[in-house]
This record gives sequence, structure tokens and C-alpha cells, in this order.
Amino acid sequence: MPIVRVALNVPVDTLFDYYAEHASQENIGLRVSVPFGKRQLAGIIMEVVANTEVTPEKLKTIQSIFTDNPPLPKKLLDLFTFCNQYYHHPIGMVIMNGLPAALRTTKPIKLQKDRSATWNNTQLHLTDAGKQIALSSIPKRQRIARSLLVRFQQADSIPGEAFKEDSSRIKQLIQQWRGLGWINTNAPHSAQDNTVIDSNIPTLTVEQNHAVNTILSTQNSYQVWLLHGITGSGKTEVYLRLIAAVLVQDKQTLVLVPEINLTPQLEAIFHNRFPYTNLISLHSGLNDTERLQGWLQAQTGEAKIILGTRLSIFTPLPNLGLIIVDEEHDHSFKQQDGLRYSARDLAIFRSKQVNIPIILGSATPSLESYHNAITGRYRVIQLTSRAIKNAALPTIQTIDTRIYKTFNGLSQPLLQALRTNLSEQQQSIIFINRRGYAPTLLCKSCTWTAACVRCSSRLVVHLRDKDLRCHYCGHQEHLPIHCPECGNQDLTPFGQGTQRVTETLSTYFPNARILRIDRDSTRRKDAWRSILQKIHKQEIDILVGTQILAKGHDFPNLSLIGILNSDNSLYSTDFRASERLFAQLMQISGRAGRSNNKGQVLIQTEFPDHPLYQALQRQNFDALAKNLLMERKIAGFPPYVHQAVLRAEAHRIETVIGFLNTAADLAKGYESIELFDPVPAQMLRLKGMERGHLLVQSASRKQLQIFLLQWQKQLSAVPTQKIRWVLDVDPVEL
DNA sequence: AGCACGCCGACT
DNA sequence: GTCGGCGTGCTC
Repeated sequence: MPIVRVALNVPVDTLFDYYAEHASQENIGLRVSVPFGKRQLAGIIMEVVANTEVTPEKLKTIQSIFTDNPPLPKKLLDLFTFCNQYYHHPIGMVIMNGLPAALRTTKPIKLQKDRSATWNNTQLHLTDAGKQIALSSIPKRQRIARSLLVRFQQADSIPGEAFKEDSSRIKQLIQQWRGLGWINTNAPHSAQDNTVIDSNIPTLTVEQNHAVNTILSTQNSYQVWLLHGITGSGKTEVYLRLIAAVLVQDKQTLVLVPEINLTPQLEAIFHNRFPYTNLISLHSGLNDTERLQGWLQAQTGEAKIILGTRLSIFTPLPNLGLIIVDEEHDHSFKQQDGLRYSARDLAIFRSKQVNIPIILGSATPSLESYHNAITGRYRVIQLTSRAIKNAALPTIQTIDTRIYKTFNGLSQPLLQALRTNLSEQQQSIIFINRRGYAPTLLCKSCTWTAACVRCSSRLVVHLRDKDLRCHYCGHQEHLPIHCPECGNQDLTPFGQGTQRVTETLSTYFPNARILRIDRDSTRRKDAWRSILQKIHKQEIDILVGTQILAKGHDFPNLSLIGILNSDNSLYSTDFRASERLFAQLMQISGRAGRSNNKGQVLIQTEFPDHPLYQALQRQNFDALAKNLLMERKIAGFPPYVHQAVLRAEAHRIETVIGFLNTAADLAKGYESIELFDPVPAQMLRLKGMERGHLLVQSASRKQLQIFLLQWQKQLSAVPTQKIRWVLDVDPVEL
């Protein structure tokens, strides 16, 4: 009897074998339900074999094979296998992480109530798999099925309406055959319709035109393109032109975007340009059913444009023609728990897999990508001028806070600029770099500070709700009236949080309409949209906020940006901090002067001569990037080496460090591997656990992989004593 | 991850 | 004498 090898969602990196009477190679990628210990689990068939190492008395028989959905394509399974091996994460968990929730259960999926309704406007035709089905393979007595097959074989495609009057049996069969992947549906519009030109299409700049033509010259082969374009240079328009070209070939485009609220905005732009194209948007706001529907449409090839955050990299795309990774430097492409994958790197894997181009777009490329561009692995295209007519680059200046002292975080020159801007009825942004800066509660007499009971973080003061909150674990407590240490009642918020700055501003400018934006004010689902509307309607004069302000969105009347507290990222222990700060400041600066107004950016700093600010003032990314790369090369950091981190946590840090020391001993003797000392994490306590890590690196990615494979095996054999550990390959944060 | 087995302490 | 704590080990 054939044996199927099944991937199950268990933390053991192995496939589990089962008898399966009717299984064949065709079933690879299908979902199954199997008995596993005392329970029944869903899994995916990875292999169908004749023999197994597993002793026969252990082998059980599969419970059912689901045909409610066609098998996962081979290419997707290969992607999962690659993830399994590269990130050293159990195969079943890799797969289940990538599938929509409805496909992780042992229940048949619920399709839309009447999927036939969707056929009415579509063309039905046999897929390549469907064409392989011989009439003789259907028993003679299934007359209806046989005649339906003949009907499909005789016509290239049949309009959905043709089945309107047919019996429910026919509709049932069509449903079933779609599930088996024998028939497929296409949007009614021809490929040409996808190129429908709306009258608002802007003419391309010379640079944009060159970018589009150059990339199209390799349209049908693998090539990584680094599209390096300053904010406002019109990268989106380049994407749109490329997508149009892919649509003409009737192929799919995958667009990956960072995890922020700008997915709907991009969706709207795409939808306007390609109104007749089936576009799906996979973002965190979807429920399980919506996500499944989008995923299924991608799998059948019906969806032509797939727009989504990092998880979308695992969507089956049978007819992929192009991948775009927008804001490729963004750290949200790296998952920070469970399967710690980089969606950007996997995107490159996928484009190589099917031999298509991939665009990495950014105004401030990651040093990894930039380095790959310099060494010729990637090809670069620069967009150096703004695409919007009359829009000039903002002027960027520093305010030396050693000379101009700040009061509540604000210096006189910045206040003066705000005043001028207000009088000209222009909008302003105050951007607060939150890293290490949030208003904590401080006792002036004994220097007690409010700290989280579960994490080694300071609690953040929220004056509006009169409470203290931990931004790491969400713990909340009431604002104390007096110091719990010394009883002093003089407790003052310390540090410039958005609230403090907002209050200070409103005392300076009592008539200004000031809006504070932070995690709280944008938590509600539609909050962000209504805020944007207010901004566009000029109902806001000054916006105060953090990271969230940097991304996306055009603010046409914005002409002043003030930046506070960016210095603490300059001398951070994290070697990527300055790269990140630069990207952030470039991005926020790009918000200013998008229309006819000349933008002004003022940075308050104690280090106005720092190369980062110098490069920023000259808007010279290349100068800084080369500078930083030189530093990295000398220090022996990425991209010149490849890293992995062993992260461990336990109740006590001593246990963690002990384990990491054992791990370090095991790692000694690999000559191509450089080993660091185990260290406690920056955020030592998190959610009641104490954490530490051990960094390893190697100049050779291959050697690192060989080492990790061995190391992981050895670590698994170490007695666990209540320690949880994981490997993080290509970490972005320590 | 679950779930069972198993070996210790403290309860009717 | 049994209920239940969670350490250890297995699941095809």
C-alpha cells in the first residue's frame, strides 16, 4: 500500500508516515486529516512513497484526503522546504504558518454560499491538469460527468451563464472539479482590458521612463532590481507601468508592503489604474474567511495583483510574472517570532524559482541590498528627481541644542519656525523619535521610576487615561499619587513623550489646532482614515507623533517638520540604529514640500557635525551608505558577514547564560565560525521571562548553514531544564 | 504543541 | 489510600 509522508503542525522537524490506499504522486500538496497520538490533526502530503523506515506496528492509516482545494503547487512546497532548512524551523510549522487558518483545520473549507454566482461573469475552461483527464477515466454510468467533460473538451472556454439552467448536479460537479484543479475561471475581460488607460495617468519623467524600459528589457528572466528613488520621485508610477506590462501577459504580480496602514491607500491607487483587474489585498484587517477567499483566488490564478504584507509571500501564485517589494529596507519584512523569515529574502528566492524580475524599491535601501548592488548582484536604477511638478526638495537644517537650550523638548528656533508657519497657514509636523524616549514617571526626591513588574522596561505615562502602561507587554496600572519608595507627592513625567510636547505646544500656540498621533489614537479601526481626512481638509495645524507619521501619505500643505530626540540612535549599541535613523529621517523629510510649498526640516541635535546629519542635509544617501559600509567592513559586520542568533529565555538569567555557555562550548572548533560571548538581552525581562542571546557569524553563508544544522542537533540533546530557545537566522535586531 | 505516564507530597 | 503537582518523553 502506498505511504504518504505528511507535514504536521508539531515542533518536531520531521515528516510523519501513514498508509494511504489510493494515494498517488498527484496527491502531493493535498491537505489530509490523520490520527496523531490521541488527536486528529490536519497536515499536508509532502511525499508519496512505497517504503518507510518506520516500523509497521507504528504506522497508522490516513483518515481522509481533502479535495475541497487543489493541491499546493510544487513551487510553494519548495519554498516551504527552503524556509524549513534555511531558518531551521520545523517543516510542519513552516507550512501551517503560511496557510490561511481555514486550511489548517481537519474540516472541509466552507466556500462562499454560492460560488456559482461568481461563474456568471466568468469564463470556465479546463486547466492543464483538466486536459489530462481522459473520458475513459470516468465510469460509464456517470453520464452527466462524462457529458460535462466532453462539453469542456469541445470548447476552449464556456461562459458561466451557460450553466445557469443546468441541474444542480452539474453545478456540483463544476464546484468539485474546480476543487480538483481541473477547471479554472477567468475574469470576463480580456488581457487587453487590463491596460485600460484612465485619463489621469501622469506622463513619466525621463528617469521613470528609463526605469520602466530597462526593467522590461529583462521581463522574462530573473533579475533583482534595486529601484533607488527619493521620496516623491514616483516609484509607485514605475510599479504601475510594470504591472500593466505583466497584466498584458496575463500574469500575476505580487506586491509586498511593510506592515503599516498604507495598504488601503496603495490598494486604491492600484484599483483606480486597473479597474477591471482582479486585485486582492491581504492585510491584517481581514478575517479568516476573507483571507481564505483571497488566497484561493491567488491559487487559481484569478487574482492578478496580490498586494499584502510579509505573510503574502506564502501565497500560491501559479502564474507569477513580477514581484515588487516596496520600502524594502523596512524591518517589518522580518518576522520577529515563530518562523523568523525575511519576506524580502524569500521574495528573491521566489523570483529566482520562476525566473522573473523582482523590484526592491526604497529611498534608503538597506545596506545589504545596497552592497549587493555595488557588487553587481543586483542592478540599480536611480530616480533622483521629484516627479511632481514644481515640488522642490525640502531644506534640511540642524538646530544645535548645546547653543539653543530646549524647554520641554522644544528649542526657541523651532518654536519660531512653527509660529511663522502657523501665520502662513501651513501645516507642521513634530516628529519624536521614540527609541528610548517616552514619558516615564520619576520621583524627584528619591529618583524612583515606575517600572513594569514583568519586563525590564519603564512604564509610560498616559495622562489622558491617568495610568501607566508597559509598551512591551501591555501591563497597565493606575497613576500613583505618591512615590511608593519615599512617599513624596512630587511625581513628574520625565522625557518628551507626544503628550508632553503636545501640551507644551498648546500653551505656546493656544489657537493652533494640534493633533497628537500615537498607538492609542490610531488603535480604532477607522481612526487613521478620519485623521487623514482632517489633515486634508486643513482642520489640523500641527501634528505631533512618532514613526507612524513617516510613512506613506501626501500632506499637501505640510511645509515644516521638526525632529526631536534623534540623537539617541546615533550612538546606540545596535549597529543598525544609524541606518534606521537615516531611513526614518529621509522618509519623514520627504513628507514636506510635496506640492508648491518649499519644505523645511529642522533637526534638534547636540551633534550637528555628525556624518549622518551632514549626509541628510545634502540628501546624499550614497555618501552615508558608503561611509557606513566602510565601518561595517572594518568592524566585520553584515553585509560582510552572515549572522545567526541563539535566543534563549528562562525564569532566571543565570539559567539562560548557563545554557548559552554550554551552547558556546558546543560551537567551538568550527574554524569558519566566529563566536561572540553570551549576553543578557537589552530588554532583559519580557513578559516575566529573562532573556539572553549568543551571536555567531561567518563570512560564508554556506559554512554558517552547515554549522547551524549541526549545532541545532547538539542543542536539542542538551537537557532542557525549563529553557526555551530558538535560532534566528539573519537577525535584524538583537 | 498536546497528551500520557510517572513519581512525589498533602488531602478526604 | 487517592488526588494532583509538573518533569520527561513520544507522537508516523
